[in-house]
Amino acid sequence: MPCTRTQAEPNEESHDMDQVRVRFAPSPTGHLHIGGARTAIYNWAFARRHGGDFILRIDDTDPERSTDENTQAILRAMEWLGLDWDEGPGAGGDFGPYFQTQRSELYAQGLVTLQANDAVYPCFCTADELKGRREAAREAGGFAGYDRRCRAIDTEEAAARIARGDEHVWRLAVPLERDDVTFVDAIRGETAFPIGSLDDFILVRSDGTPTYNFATVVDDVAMEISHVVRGDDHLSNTPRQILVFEALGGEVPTFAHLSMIWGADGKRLSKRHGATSVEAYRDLGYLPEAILNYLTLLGWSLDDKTTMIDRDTLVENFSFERVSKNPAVFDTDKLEWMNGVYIREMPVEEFADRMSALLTAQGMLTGAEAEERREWLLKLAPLVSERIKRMDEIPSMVGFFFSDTVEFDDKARKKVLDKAGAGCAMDAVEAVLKGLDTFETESIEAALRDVPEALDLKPRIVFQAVRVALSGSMVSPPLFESIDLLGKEKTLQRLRQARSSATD
RNA sequence: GGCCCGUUAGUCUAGCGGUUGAGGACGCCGCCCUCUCAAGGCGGAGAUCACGGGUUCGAAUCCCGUACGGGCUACCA
Repeated sequence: MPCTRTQAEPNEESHDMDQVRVRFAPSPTGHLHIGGARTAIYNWAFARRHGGDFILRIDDTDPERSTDENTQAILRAMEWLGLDWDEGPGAGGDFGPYFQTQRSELYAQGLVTLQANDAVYPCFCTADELKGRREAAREAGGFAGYDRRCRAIDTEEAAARIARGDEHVWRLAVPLERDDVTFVDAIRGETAFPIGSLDDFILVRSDGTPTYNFATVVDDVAMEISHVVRGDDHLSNTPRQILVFEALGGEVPTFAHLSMIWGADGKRLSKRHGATSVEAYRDLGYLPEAILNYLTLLGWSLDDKTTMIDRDTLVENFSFERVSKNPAVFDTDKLEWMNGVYIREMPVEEFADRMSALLTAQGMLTGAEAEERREWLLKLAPLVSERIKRMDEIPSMVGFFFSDTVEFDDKARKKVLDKAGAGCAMDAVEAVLKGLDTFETESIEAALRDVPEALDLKPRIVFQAVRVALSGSMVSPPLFESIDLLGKEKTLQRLRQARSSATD
């Protein structure tokens, strides 16, 4: 006899995979958050994997904090990450509008449906009363949700009070006789909530606007969402929402709850942890490919080895089965390393373009110069790309090529220019370079290699002195290449200039 | 308080009952390369698989409990 399966397995097949429709529904009360971005990536990847639709819906029901500027920023960040949506702002679609503030009619209709189904009742309790009773209940131990007092008011009286203009909200009448609410989460497996632990929560506020748990379900039904993929801060909301789905007569989608992303201190990622928005990382010089790669693998794995993964491989392989259940700490060090890998892999032409754009934006180069010096920039590009982890490191690394004067940092002056032999080294190097006819990396190197021995100095002493003379710093791109790129005239001039403040 | 979720090295993870004296990656340490810094190569330290019971010939893997962390319990989302 085959063994009996006692517990349901996480199962993505409970809905027809040909009709996958998922949505990412950010609230435009801020920019696209790192955690939100990961949720968006998983939604997107799942839709693409199954040839489904990826819908972007803007949950702008909080009028106080929602702004159009935030909405635009979120759209920009999504595009920057390469997460294209099939329906939503700018994309259209048959299930719009895609802003919740434009869907109030749907919510009103939803309420009518629930009223017709006897699934809701008006509640006239005031916030103060509720607070008092809630606290008392909690102190007594046990259930501390709404005590369902207004559920006892008969329909006629309720209607009279409403007609009279009494302020009221609409609450869901939780079917007390129902079995426990269970569902198979695609990531966590079977999850059960005792029906008695669910209170008659508010669906419609006294001002007539829907609460999150109501609006979301109305929209998910109307938009025919097949899979709800979201953060696990919504796991406890799920049984409530399932009740609303049922009351509405809608089909309950499959749920997949992602764990949270934490800061290094094990607390929920927030402003205190530094940059938390996707655009902030963009401005810090991170590449979209790196962010996508890092976030993809922060909570999902392809196998036991893969750390570098591209968009296509993600789409070909994504599944909820391999999404991890536990929270993940956002590790900036690893992201930075990964960004460096992508920078190094970038074709030189592309890197040169991005570098030009950056330098132009910084005012170190004009657009015209960038074009004229294209060849020169192409030579510089690989020297820089190999040494940085973030694009924003570029200006400080190559600044000395573009300035007229060299600023020596204190450490370089003390540890190099003031060292015995530095002056002689510069004299000798100047003399050798002055006599060079072909001023190219190879010839420069060939000529300078002999200098240390001739002066009976260590190579390090000689070359560091030159480096500081040219760049002002103890760290720079490779010396011979830098001399080549700087050009003969500037090189000689800087050597002479540095010579005056050096020790013999 | 109640309900729910989670727990493999500092971090992200692999592992879905025996081939694991727990694999990979970041970070860390050392060596090599070397004009600096990187990059690269090689090597190393680091995990009593939260803890305690059980099931089993055998458990990181299944079950129960405890601890710790998190979420929900709002006329926020």
